[in-house]
Amino acid sequence: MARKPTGRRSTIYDIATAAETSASTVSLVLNGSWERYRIKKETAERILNTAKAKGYNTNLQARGLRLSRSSLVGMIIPHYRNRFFAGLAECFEAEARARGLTPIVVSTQRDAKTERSVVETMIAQQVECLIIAGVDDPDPLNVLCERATILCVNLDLPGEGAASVVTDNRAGAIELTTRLVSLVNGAGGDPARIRFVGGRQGEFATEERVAGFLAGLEQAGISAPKAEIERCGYRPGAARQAFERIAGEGPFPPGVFVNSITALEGFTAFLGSHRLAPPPVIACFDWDPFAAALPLPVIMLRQNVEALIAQSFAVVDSGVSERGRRIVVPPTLAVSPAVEADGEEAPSPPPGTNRKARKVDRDG
Amino acid sequence: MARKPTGRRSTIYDIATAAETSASTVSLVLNGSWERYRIKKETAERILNTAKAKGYNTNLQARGLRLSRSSLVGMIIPHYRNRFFAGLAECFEAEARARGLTPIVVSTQRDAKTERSVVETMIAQQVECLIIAGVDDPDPLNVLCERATILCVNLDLPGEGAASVVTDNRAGAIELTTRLVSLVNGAGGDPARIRFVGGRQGEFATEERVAGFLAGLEQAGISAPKAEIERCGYRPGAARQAFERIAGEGPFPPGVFVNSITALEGFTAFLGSHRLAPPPVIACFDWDPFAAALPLPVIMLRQNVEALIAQSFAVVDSGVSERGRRIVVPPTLAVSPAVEADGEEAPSPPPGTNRKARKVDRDG
DNA sequence: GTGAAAGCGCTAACAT
DNA sequence: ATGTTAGCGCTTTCAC
Repeated sequence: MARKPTGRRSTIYDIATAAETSASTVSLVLNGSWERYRIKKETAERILNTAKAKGYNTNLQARGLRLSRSSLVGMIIPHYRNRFFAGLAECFEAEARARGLTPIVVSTQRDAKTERSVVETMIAQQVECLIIAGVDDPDPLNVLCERATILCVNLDLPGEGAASVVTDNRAGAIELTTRLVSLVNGAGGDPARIRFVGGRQGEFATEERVAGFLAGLEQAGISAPKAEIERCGYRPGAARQAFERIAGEGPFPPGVFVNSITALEGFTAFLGSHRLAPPPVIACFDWDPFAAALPLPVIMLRQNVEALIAQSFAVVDSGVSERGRRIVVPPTLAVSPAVEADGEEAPSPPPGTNRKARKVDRDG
Repeated sequence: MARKPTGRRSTIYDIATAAETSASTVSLVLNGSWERYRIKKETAERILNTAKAKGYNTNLQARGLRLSRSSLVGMIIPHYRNRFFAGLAECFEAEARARGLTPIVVSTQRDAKTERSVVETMIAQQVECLIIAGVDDPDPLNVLCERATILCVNLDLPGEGAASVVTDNRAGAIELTTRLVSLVNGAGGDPARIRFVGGRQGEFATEERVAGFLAGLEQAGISAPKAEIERCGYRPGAARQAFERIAGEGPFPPGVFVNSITALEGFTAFLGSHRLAPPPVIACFDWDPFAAALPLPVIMLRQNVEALIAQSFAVVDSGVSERGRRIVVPPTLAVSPAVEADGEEAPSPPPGTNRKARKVDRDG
């Protein structure tokens, strides 16, 4: 069959002509299965050479069409603007590449319409699986995937339409609260005055963390009224106002449980106009290197993005995503220099945690 | 032609059978060109309905193969861990979606081998164009794209193998330096003692900013010796050490030009162990909301990610990416509350800047 | 107005 | 040991 080259990209037919052999032989050789098909080493080398010379590059759309396997894997996340989601994206990509798959990550800005249309596009592009991260209501997306018979996993915010991988928000919050109480005690403050600021009313992660916070206080022999919980949302400005309000109520609390990095950002803004001496102890359920470097006593809980992604791929690999199944991953503690200087011991690793040492090459 | 359904996804043939018509008619209708082909409204509606009922979803791999147009557009970036690259990724996605294209963003961790293999994979996936952001040496990648006849644009770090879109580092640094000098003067400090910290020796952006810094000082009637420039790299720890060194040399400088957010992170870490009163004025060529909220006098230069992406798409749209062409985009100034409180006026918008008001929905 | 047919680049079963 | 062939799902020209 005579084919004239479209544009300039060479196909296996071009290679076949140039190497004086057939397209199927070229295909076999290029896919490494030429040994199995006992193709002469000489022929194989000739093909490999001309392919290299012509700068041949497989057309994965054609291969995908033929094999009904695109080698595309998708993930949606709300955005890249904090370390948690940025980390999820990078880990997902690394894991996908390690498997010879092409990762497609798309941010959806927490907009349900965008989420839906992005998922539809990904399905149309024939992704082999989809990880749905940080979506408030993943159910309709899970339905979309199911109808297209593609496996999906909910990450961070769970849903009932597929398996979900989530951080152990409650246990993490208990641990964080316990340490916060102990630091406040150590500084001579009254732990009963500790406050909780940040997060969204009714949101899974927030409510779990509130529950953990209250449980942690109770374990320390402190009972706190619900009124003390300030679920002011995720905007820094709102958090700042919450802190202003708290400051207006009397002496500032000796410790605060800050839910999310944006709420902590609100706290630093608040600090700009209020000189607090001594500064309160901050426990933040979230992590950011800039915040961690602050000259403030702050302990942070960092979600284990590597484990979260590994577990998500494990579900996909297993071939089934049982509706409603929950896989829980513990977060890990990070302590600021300001706390370490105060004599806080290094945190002991939570049992069963994946503690791969990861050299993070920080750059601009 | 009889076809048995693979898996469960319906094809135009399934729709055709169910709607008692032919695959070509279904295709015409589904692509909206049925008016042009004067297909009966009744037929069209019947097809549309059965397509919806069957949850039909176009196979874009097949369409791409047929049309030699994948509707995929690619971008590579070093990582998502700062606001600049995160912003680039999000803008690129938004712009791509607005054009009905599927964005593929992949992070390459500043590793030349990864960069190369990711670009090869993207070419194999038939991306229609590629934006290469933050790559030290884009030349070999430009060659790869050229051989595959796909348009590419270098972003942030320029190269000679294609057109490049870059921030106006030099003019930005001059502006930043001028303001820094004026703030230092206003605080009664000696501007001749201002220092430059951060960045990588020989890197395009760093050298441009150093040149702008020196030019800015000169314009203010100050001549600074080259020895004062501390290109300590992008790791926060190295920056911190640089600050320790500077502190050891005598009274701390009244102002510092900090190149990159990681260097600023090093500065905050340094601040934890050194009480400086009054604090030095900080001018940072980079932007981060957390840093901007710090109770410190800091002015920041934010790269205009929207304009950078818009210009990159403009090159792609034009159909040619002239080797070596440079398109320059001015950055914009951001001033911390601590500076505003000191009576600093609001920055005037640089002329010709794309100043779309963008409501940034910050969340966790 | 609608259908038949060819072919995008690739793979794999089946011939030779 | 290698070539022939039949599609994967889609678009579009041409025929009826």
